[in-house]
Amino acid sequence: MTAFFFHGYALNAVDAKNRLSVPSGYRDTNEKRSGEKQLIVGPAERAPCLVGYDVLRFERLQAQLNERFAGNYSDERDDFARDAFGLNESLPYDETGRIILSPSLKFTSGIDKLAFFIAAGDYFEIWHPQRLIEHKGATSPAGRIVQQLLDARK
Amino acid sequence: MTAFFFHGYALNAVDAKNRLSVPSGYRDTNEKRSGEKQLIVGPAERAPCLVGYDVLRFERLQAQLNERFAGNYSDERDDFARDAFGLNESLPYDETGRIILSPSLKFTSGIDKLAFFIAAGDYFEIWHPQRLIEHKGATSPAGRIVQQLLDARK
DNA sequence: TTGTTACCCATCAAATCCCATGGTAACGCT
DNA sequence: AGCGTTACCATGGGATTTGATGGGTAACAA
Repeated sequence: MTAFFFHGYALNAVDAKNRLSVPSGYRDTNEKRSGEKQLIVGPAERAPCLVGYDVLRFERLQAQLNERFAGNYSDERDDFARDAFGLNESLPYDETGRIILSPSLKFTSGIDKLAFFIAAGDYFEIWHPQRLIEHKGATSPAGRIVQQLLDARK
Repeated sequence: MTAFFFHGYALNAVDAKNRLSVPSGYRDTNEKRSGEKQLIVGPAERAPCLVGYDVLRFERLQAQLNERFAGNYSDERDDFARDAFGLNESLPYDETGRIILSPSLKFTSGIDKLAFFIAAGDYFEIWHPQRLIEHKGATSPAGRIVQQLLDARK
């Protein structure tokens, strides 16, 4: 089968009910990849943002677990499994394509009123716009885009 | 077929009758995995918390026993079987999704008023919140989440 | 009897659904 | 190219449903 990749970016608003529209293109990609109207979202490991995947992520994680630890249980394996499955949330989106950000996701990402989506093929990141600029630099490719989108919102 | 995994986390209260709501998502996963409205819960081997599984756990344990000891009885096999089947309790949950924690489970886990659920794919852990922070560290991924949820409860 | 377990019902807040609006990009006709 | 129409998407608000939790009481067992 053909592989489908997340691509593009978007700056969307988080409303008073913590709802956030997932970019339409991402939803298409997601549904082609997994057939599900839900995403897996959790804290990123190496950056202060969130990461989103299709639901097949859990199966890939399970495969990683088997490959890395085989049937041998240990504290290390426990920690890996806990972080992998425990910290990632399964977020279904409604007909209008919105997910609800839990307090934890908002807290760990710093996201409050605006969320910047940027794709990366197999997954995509969700950033607090200002934080991306601080983290990646205002002159980085992503930083420029964010700044530009922020300016466009007056 | 698709595999179903436990995922996500929750901080729930234990009431005066020792009742504890199993997170809705875990119940869904459990029922998809086993078709039963009950869980297997017992002390964790490597951490001071509880572990929960779907009821198929007993069958998997039996398979492990057969594979590992192949019908040869020994002290080692007895110990394994005793721990596996003896220490785990089968806990049915009611229509509102609550299990009742036995005194043993409360004692070995230290859980009293609050219980923190965190998933790990094939199983999930249930912790005394403060104990998780002490055991895993306040800055560990899970530790942060717990602290945050505790703070959110005023 | 005394404490536990199993139902039942009540409540509050959070999550979900449904409908509505405004903006904009795509399209097609002249 | 210019213009208007259409379609889709992000977003807001209200109403409904679901989930977590507390409390009462009858059935049961030690």
